[in-house]
Amino acid sequence: MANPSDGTARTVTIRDVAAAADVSIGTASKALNGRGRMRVETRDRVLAAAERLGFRPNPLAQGLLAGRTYTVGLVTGDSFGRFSIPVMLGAEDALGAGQISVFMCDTRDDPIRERHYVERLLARRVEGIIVTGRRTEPRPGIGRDLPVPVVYAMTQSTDDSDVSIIPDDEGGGALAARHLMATGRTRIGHVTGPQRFQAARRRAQGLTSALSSAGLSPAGEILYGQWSEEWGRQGADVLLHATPDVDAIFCGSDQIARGVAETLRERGRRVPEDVALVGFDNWEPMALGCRPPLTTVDMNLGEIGRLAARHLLDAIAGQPTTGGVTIVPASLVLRESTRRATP
Amino acid sequence: MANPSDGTARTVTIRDVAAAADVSIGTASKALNGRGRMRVETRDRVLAAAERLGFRPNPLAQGLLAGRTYTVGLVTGDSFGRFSIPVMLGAEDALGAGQISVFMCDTRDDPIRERHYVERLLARRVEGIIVTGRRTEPRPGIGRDLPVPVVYAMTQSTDDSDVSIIPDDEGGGALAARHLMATGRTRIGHVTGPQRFQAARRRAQGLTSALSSAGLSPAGEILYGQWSEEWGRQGADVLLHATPDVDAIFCGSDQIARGVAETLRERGRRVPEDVALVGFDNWEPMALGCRPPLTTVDMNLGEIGRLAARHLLDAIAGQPTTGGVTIVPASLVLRESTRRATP
DNA sequence: TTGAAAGCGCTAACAC
DNA sequence: GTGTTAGCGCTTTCAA
Repeated sequence: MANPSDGTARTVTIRDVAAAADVSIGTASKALNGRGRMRVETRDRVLAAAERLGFRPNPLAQGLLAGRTYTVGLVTGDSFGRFSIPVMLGAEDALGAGQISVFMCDTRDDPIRERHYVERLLARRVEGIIVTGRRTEPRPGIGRDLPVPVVYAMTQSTDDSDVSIIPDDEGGGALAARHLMATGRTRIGHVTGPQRFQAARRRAQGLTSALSSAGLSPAGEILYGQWSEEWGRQGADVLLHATPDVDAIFCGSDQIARGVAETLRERGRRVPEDVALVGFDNWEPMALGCRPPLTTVDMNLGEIGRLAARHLLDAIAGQPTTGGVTIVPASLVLRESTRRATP
Repeated sequence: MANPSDGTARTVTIRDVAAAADVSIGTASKALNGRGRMRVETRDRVLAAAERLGFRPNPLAQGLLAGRTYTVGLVTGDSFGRFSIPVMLGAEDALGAGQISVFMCDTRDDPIRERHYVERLLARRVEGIIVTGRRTEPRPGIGRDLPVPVVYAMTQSTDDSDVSIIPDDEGGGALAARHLMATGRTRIGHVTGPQRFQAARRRAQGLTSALSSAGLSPAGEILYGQWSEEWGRQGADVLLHATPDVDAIFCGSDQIARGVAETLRERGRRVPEDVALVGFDNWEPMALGCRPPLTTVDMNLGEIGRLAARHLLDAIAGQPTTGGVTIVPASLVLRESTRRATP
């Protein structure tokens, strides 16, 4: 279709179309863009020629003239990992619909590379930049007074006037707590990641607040540790020793929850009959591989990406997107690990 | 830096630089590109002006003239999943070094979307396209007689004349087998994914060939099933019943291996003392979370991506990249699950 | 209704 | 050494 007959791959220009339709270049342009007035016959002749030759307008030339590139940059420090991918998909969704293409760059969490990529993107005249990360921890922005709008997704700039879209860690924790209480649990423990992570602290905070609204408090200490299965196994042991009558455990991640589930099984506690279990992330391979499959908090990462993209599009369109942090609500995915306890 | 004083974000053109340095546009261009001969003083004056104004050449204009865009497209059907990501990183690595930027597109495994994205990439005048996938299964190509070179990475076109870079599933299977034999195992079972997957069949084939070279054959039937932990648990049960004296199990994926490991533990078989275990994928969260941590085959996906990118760059540069399939060797990552059995 | 010409930002000949 | 010119592919006046 691109080059019907011969093997040479020369690109078809509007000049070729005009020649084939026996009109001037200007007329061909108008015909192709439906602009201006002209005889239907002429327009059809041009369109037919374009079709026949497989003409595609060169967006570089169009952009050069329009002063636009219809591209944005997507910078990630997460090596396109588990968190940034859904965000990217959401963003691509929203952007692709608007005919905007996305340049991807992976910084490997290296500020030098990041700087380098941002330069490159600006040189390419992207119309905006989305920055995603592995953590919601505030991080230095990618630069002040950049000539294009920037949105931080699933990460947050230390500069409050920047636009950041982050998940609702606290709300997610509360969601888990309320669900566990609704299934009749009252002695709810918490095993989570390192305390230095904002995400861990906020999830714990959400749990604690929701419990305290019901006149409860967490069972035992909140156990901060690592984001690993190994820690889940250890943490569960610690919890079972300190608070043997625990009847539910909320975990800071699905990986931790898997570790916890293993220890529970080995200690003879049935899930969910004896102890209910809630994870965080809804990382399906983990949550579904768990025994039993894991009820878990979903951060709606795709929505974060879509929202980030929409903010960016608005900013590009000149809308006065007000800076600041937007929090996307989390939701709960119900599975076997919290089936209601038989009364 | 971009726009020093005022708030307006007007882009600085070479015209501005020339004016500021009080030279003609042509001279400014030469100075900036180190082309032609000129007084050092003039060159410095231009460079200083460019620096001061924060001039960045507009690559659209440059490309328009050069007839190049310095971009390639990356089309994935894997939703940027576990397999395509490392491939993409590898590709980005090789391309980024050459100042080529990457447009990413996710087709969600939908041919319509794929067609659409390919059109869009071609319209954008990418200089080449890399197609990645979730499976190595041959798939219809993205189009014949495209005006730019195409390379399939981690997937394969049904058209043998296309360039495809795939992992060495068979070699990986053989690697696992030889390693198990080297640690003294002789009754080696195999639990893997659905037989309709080429990857599953090839891994099994690799195992079988390597064993037979040593005068051995697999312990029991080769158990084809699903790519899930659940199946790993079941498969291990089946295997233990049919072949109780099995002393090693090679699994078609790390997820399956985790399931197998669980069943083994529950049946009182120690890993690796009684039964050694090898997985496939080196998917770290899975392999490291396993008890014990899993020895597993790594497909070197990053290398697949790098190689794909290099093929593409060669093709773009006009090198007669010969079509056909390139197989990237796998390697073995040693962990606890195959520590040598004490003699 | 159509065509001619200017210009988007840049580079490469070729004059001066 | 430096400036002038033409032109990459396209859109958009403005004249015919």
